[in-house]
Amino acid sequence: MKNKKRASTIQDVAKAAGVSVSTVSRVLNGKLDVASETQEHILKVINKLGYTSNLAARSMRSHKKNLIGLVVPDIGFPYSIEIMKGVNRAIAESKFDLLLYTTGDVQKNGTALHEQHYVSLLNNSITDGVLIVASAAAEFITNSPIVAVDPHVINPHYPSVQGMNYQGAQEVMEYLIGLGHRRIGFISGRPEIGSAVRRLKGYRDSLTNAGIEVDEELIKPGDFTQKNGYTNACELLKMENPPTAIFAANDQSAFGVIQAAEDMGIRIPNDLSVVGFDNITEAKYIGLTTIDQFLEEMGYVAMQMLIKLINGEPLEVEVYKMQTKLLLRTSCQELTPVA
Amino acid sequence: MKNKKRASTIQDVAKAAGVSVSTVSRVLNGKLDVASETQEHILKVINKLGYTSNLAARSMRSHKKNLIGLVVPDIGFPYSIEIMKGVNRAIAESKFDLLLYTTGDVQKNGTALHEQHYVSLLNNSITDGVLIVASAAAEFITNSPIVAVDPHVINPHYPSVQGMNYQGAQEVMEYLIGLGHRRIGFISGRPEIGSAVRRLKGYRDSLTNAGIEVDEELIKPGDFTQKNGYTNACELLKMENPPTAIFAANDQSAFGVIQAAEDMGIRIPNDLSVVGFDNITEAKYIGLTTIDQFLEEMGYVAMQMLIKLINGEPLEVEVYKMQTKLLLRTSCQELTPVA
DNA sequence: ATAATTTACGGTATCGTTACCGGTATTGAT
DNA sequence: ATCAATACCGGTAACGATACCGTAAATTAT
Repeated sequence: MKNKKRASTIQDVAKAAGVSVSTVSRVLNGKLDVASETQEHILKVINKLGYTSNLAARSMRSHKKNLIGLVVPDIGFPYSIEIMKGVNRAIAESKFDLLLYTTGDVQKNGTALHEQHYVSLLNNSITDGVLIVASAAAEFITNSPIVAVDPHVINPHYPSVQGMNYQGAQEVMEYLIGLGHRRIGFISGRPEIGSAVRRLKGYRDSLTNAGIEVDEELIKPGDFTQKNGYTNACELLKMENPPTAIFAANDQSAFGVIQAAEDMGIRIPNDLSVVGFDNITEAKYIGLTTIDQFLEEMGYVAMQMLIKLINGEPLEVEVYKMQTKLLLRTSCQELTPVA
Repeated sequence: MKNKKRASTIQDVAKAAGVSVSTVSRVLNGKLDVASETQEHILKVINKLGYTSNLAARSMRSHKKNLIGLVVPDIGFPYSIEIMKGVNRAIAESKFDLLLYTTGDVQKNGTALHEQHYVSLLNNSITDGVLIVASAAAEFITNSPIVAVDPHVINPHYPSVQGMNYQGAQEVMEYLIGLGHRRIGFISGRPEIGSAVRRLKGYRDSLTNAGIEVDEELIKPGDFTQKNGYTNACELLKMENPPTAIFAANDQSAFGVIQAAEDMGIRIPNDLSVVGFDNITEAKYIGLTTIDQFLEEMGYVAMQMLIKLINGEPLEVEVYKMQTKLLLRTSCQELTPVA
């Protein structure tokens, strides 16, 4: 079973068919100056040998590869999954195939440098273009087409699709303040992520605009995970003067908050209002009020932009801003004044 | 902006650093016979030029690439997502990176031939090994390591991780029959998919074993989608003598069933018991009784097997059978005898 | 001091494929 | 019958990187 029978090459095919490699290559690439009998014969041989062309060799020589690279920090994250669904849809409608690249561990490797490395890797080699998700990215983009979803910098020098994080956060805050909440906790995302920073700013500015002083005690550093949401919520809820509402920077953190409240016997929404951000699939079932930023659609639009870029077509907009929408569910309630 | 400045190559680096390409290559690959000053100098130049090595060229010449390919039919499917999570975890613990390949449209392209093509493509070129999910696969596997998750054939000639579909279905049926149900509808998966066939067989055999005649009217051809589950459920529930329980071949179909029942004013579990298969994330929130086949774990184990294979280590088992577990939730109820 | 080894690097063949150039047959026009 | 045009196909040079071999200089052993 350990026979190292190496895969057959175009040379093998040529030899077996009794023609030159050039001719086989022509058949492979659908060139028309090949006699139809020859073509049929070669195809038969290809099939018999189970030959498939070597992607590496082809990419090196030729320049169209019908392959698009997608770089995401972690495919396990609901955030990534939603975007991937949209990407997938756009790919299905196109002639391109998708090559997804991930480092597998966002905590360890997810640095700008690391991701930039992958982008170059794909770009310089086997793909026609790259879609990069939620990343500080690519200073050294040379020639190849690239589009970013939620880039960390707000004005990258390549096209991007961006969620309206600042406005979305403001929408949430206006809603909560409208319900009468004054002490509103905030669980942030990792500070090196652009969208997290913008959501935090939306939180702060909204408070200020409403004439409410920002209490730094109510702002917790987070990392977008449920576990972190849990521990931060515990701290917030154990305060002497605890918040009456918590705005988590993403849905997963919000799930942690809900879990914490449950464990501490705090009722939602009666004793505590909770809002998330992202509207991942699970949010619907939990009844979490959250901001829908249409992640699936973002992936879809971004991929369409990238394909245009690859085809040399002009882009309508360089920065596509995706609308957000506040989805009211059952995790919030008007603040009942203490009797 | 349209300057076609081509990416820098190892040649450019060599020239800029005033050394030969060999030396640069040595630095790139961490060979030790390079003077440390030379090395530092070259690294500096590499950094300045923003050079990254061309994956295609490297793969062609060298043979270790620290890259594993994953071929899934559709990344949008919850089934795929669960497996990918496990794959991701194993990858994170390893030195390998992941390259995911998908055709984007399982309906159109998901044929054995198509998938086989991709496997060869990856295998012959840029990856050290391939993990292939839910596929009729690869007749022409030549040399490279390959592991399959849920292969359509039950005895492939390469290692695999398989869910216990037959036993799982039997487990469900014994449970439903134990609850007193005699007319049990079945919504199948696509017949070309091995696991779907085995689940159907489990359904049939369980009925026979229990001395219940199989009513072909109660068996609906499905395709694993929620929409299909919906329409099939409507048909079943409109029958003159409708089933008192429906066993859907996967959770998504089951969701369709639940939706249909809701729309028809049929209460679950009072009037109808529903069971799914897979235990995807959403099932928990819906309260769907289902078979957990530990998809995440399957992906994890499969990837570990593949890595062993790549490293030339022996495998403990060629076919790893993953246990299933019936998760009782709130979508089933004992059949109350008609008064 | 000389030989033997090690260190550090350069030159070149090679991986599998396609682009390009060119060369035979075959066909058609006059 | 002669020549031009076409159809079909082969040979070879790249693509960018690494493996391998070889060699000058530096180091060590004898």
